[in-house]
Amino acid sequence: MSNRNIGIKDVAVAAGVSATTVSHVLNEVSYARVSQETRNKVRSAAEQLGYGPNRLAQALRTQRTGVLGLLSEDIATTPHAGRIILGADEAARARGYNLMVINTSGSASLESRRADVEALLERRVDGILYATMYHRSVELPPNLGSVPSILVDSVAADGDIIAVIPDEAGGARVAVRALLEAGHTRIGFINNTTEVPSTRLRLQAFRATLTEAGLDGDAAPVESAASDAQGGYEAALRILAGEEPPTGLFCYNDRMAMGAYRAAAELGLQIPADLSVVGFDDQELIAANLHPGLSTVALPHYAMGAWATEHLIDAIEGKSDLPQTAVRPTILRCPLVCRDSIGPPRN
Amino acid sequence: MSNRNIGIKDVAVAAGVSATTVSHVLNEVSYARVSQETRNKVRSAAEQLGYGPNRLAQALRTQRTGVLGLLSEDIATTPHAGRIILGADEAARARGYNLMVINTSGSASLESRRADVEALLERRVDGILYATMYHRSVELPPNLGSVPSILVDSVAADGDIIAVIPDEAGGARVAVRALLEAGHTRIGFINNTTEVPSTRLRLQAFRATLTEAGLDGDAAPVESAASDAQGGYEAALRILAGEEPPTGLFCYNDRMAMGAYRAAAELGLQIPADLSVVGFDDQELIAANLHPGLSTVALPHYAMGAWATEHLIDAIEGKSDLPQTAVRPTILRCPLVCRDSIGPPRN
DNA sequence: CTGAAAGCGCTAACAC
DNA sequence: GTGTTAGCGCTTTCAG
Repeated sequence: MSNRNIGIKDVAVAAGVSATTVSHVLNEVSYARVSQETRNKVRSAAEQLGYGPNRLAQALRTQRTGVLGLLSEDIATTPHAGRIILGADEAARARGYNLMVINTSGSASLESRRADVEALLERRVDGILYATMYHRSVELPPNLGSVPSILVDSVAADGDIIAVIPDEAGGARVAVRALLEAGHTRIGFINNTTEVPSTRLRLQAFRATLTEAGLDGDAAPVESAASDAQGGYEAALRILAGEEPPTGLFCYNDRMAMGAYRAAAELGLQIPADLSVVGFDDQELIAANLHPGLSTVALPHYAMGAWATEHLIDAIEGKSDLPQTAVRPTILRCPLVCRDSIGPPRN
Repeated sequence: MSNRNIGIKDVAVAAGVSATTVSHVLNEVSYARVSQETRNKVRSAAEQLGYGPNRLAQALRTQRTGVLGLLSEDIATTPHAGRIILGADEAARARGYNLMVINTSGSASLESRRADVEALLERRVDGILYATMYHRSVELPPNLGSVPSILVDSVAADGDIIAVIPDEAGGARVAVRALLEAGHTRIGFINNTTEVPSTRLRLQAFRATLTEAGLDGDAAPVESAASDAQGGYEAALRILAGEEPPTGLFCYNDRMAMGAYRAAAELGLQIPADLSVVGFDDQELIAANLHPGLSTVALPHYAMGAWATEHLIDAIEGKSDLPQTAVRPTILRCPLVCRDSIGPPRN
């Protein structure tokens, strides 16, 4: 158990060497030539005393804190933040970094978000991750630029800060293909009504995938509503009302899929026997607890957090150029998580 | 926008005073007597140059970082972590502190968790919050003791570290009372099977509340199963199978309640007309998206995070004695969140 | 009312 | 091979 009162000096005294030597040995400084014997003495003295480095003092001296700031919007509203933090934390720690987390409100003024960044800068973080809880475009506080920064799950409204986002179109394709491969030819899409990238991108990919499969993508039924269970329920009722209703349903998200389940139940439709359903988001709380389990496309929050952290550290350590990568946001795969809501269409 | 290259010295030069005076003015040191005129000069010079303090250097000098370590178990598995972090972050920032967050695995070895604490200690955090994702007893890494610490949502297996936990019994009472007040007299409980405090405490409170209301608490039907939707479904089918099935159902958590909804639907029971249901946890993703909305008891994660932070800072700043408060864990209220799953029993 | 000097714990030139 | 010295940016006696 490391003793907070032991410094490099105490170790030096105990080992009968100078502080410099202790520093050299403990940090395995490449150019330092210290005899093996001395090294052993130093190490065992450090061990004995329970020495732990004072990262603060190191940071002050080296101008490197080994701390990454994570500004996370609305950290408590979705389970997504947790996955981003986990991905970032694991990637950071693998390289000796730690995370300083600050919650910020997506709806907060630019000024208040500027102050959040400021707090991080005063702590002399080596870089900043700015994470949003859904894929969108953000207006960034100007002081974000004073240190290497990466956007997670969003792109900058202006300018060219490096960013990592989910492959919305790819995710939608995977979802629709799963339905196609199960044999469905009448496939509908229940979409969100709000103006966010995913609304448009998923719809486009939905139609394109059908068309590529030889179906009429443009004619495929689409119903939009609020992106919760109630909206999904209403949209599903509408889309299933026709003469030849779809046998496969792609839903904008898992909450809407949850509503679609209810609509199906009311209409006497069994899932997946009479109706196959695919969701989006992989909100496990919903997807795994619906009956039957909802097959859905996962958003790569963990991967985005890890990717951003990896690359941020590379930039900090001069292993890569941030601007270079910044031209286009990096797009991460959205894999399909198979549960039990997809089956072949009836006859 | 604060300039990272400006130090107290630069401000001093610009204002034509010494660094000491700048420090005195900017920190509003009580015993410092500086003329108003000088103060103004200093402040405007600081403003002009975009000076921001180097918290690292301050910390090294004052032996106070103003950083709290938050060791959160399994941060990504539940949405609970987000609420704890939010509560902690807001409480911390209100007092000038920031959070360094590290994820740790609840199932990880004591040694690996000791290393997590060690990382925090090397950063010289002023105190540590150790948070678990469900109310339980934890074996703590011994080095946690080297700095003021508080447990969030758990109690120490041994020893007397201060802790804050939810009022499980109170929450259960509130839930059962809601059913009672709606007029139900046949009330059942769907419980979890695992050996955690909440399993026992909620059951006890369930029976006690019924008995206090003049019913036979000991005879009230209880069925246990795995704490997910499938378990809730099975337990609900069993509990509703009898001659005179309950008209009100208290469920161990929202996921089990979700299963109970399915069981009710299969049995042709309308909620709340034929069956009233109350959950526990207030997992909004489920509770708000079920139909009808699930009335449920909320766990005070935000409040626990805030409370712990408040008190940790008090202890750090010497405003209270941690040991003193440590005798018994502090218990925070679990309020009922009313939605639409409770109604009067039929006739 | 204001400033000079020392030092928090560490690292990096440079000297020996 | 190892030690001396200076200094990262700040606060805090202590003198004036």
